[in-house]
Amino acid sequence: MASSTRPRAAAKAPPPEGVLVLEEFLPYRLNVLATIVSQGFARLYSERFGISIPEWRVIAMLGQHRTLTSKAIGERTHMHKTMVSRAVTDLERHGLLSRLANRADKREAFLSLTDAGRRIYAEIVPLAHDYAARLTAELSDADRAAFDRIVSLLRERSDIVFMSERNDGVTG
Amino acid sequence: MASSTRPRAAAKAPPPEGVLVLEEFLPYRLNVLATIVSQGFARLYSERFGISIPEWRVIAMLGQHRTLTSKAIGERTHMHKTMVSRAVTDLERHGLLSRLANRADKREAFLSLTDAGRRIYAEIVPLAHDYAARLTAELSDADRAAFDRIVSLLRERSDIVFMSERNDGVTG
DNA sequence: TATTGTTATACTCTATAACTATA
DNA sequence: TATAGTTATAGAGTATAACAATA
Repeated sequence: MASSTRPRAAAKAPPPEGVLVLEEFLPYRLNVLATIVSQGFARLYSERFGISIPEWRVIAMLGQHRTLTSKAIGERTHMHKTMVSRAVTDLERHGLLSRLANRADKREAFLSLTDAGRRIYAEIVPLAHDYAARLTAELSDADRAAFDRIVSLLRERSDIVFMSERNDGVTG
Repeated sequence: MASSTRPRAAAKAPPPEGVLVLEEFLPYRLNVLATIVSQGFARLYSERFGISIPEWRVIAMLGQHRTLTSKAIGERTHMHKTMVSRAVTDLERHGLLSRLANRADKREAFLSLTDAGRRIYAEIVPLAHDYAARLTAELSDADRAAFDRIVSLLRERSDIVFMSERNDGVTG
């Protein structure tokens, strides 16, 4: 088929067989980018408001939805229930969150932000929008839309790939 | 310019002022995606070969470049020197890596994979290529190229945004 | 029996600080 | 004085298991 001298777009040469160029490997690239981006954002609120990433996620959920149970927060944020429990305890201790026992099912409680919690939320939200805007300032509208779409696709796809691995040993 | 009734692509309504939709927030989305993707890949090699993510990164670097110092590995992989040191020690203990002292500067050593290390590398590389291929199987070539380009852009941009924060308190 | 949530515990990755041995 | 690398230690974030209270 292709001769060994077929023209290439003068770009980079393909790596030799059996070699992986780590800097081009998707999981690695995503990991580095996500770490820098999310640590950069965490720095904006962690020192100023004394809250951790899990606490921020709980605040963000309750700012967005007003009232949720711990279980619902865990499901929506991919946080383990132990992390949610600890974050909720800490936020309550600092007066940013209040619990209201569900009288219809006393195992769970409805969580919501206190006034103090809402004030912090109201301060962080513009920081968040501004941070995302600065990060994507050099992207065209088309690029931004494409990136959102592709991240969503990869996110769905990663679940499928993840689960197909899980079943590798089971289907035999 | 635009009237308040300009047509919208029947997509989602914009969120109310002062609210952040966490599921649409870039740092959060990147974090969730990267965690799932890189854990999914780690699962492919960690149990089978008994190596951690930092160890894999060292192996990947030495598979790609044959010989590097610990410092060079740290710079290329964004790993802290303490992590590199520990990963190198473990890999050496398991016979996957060897050190050759630099006689011109005895503080450092040239690291390279042993035959056993190269065998593991040679087994993981196809797993890596296959994993990335499965993950991006549903993307068009154009999407794949766009995603690579945008990730690179965001990566550069994140350094700039990160550093501009660093200087916030200094320029006053 | 199953589910919500808590606590104890441990593991991974990361980071700081103090150190050594070189340069 | 500065640099390459090691070790001790601590801090996030995550996960497992055992448990209490409730359904």
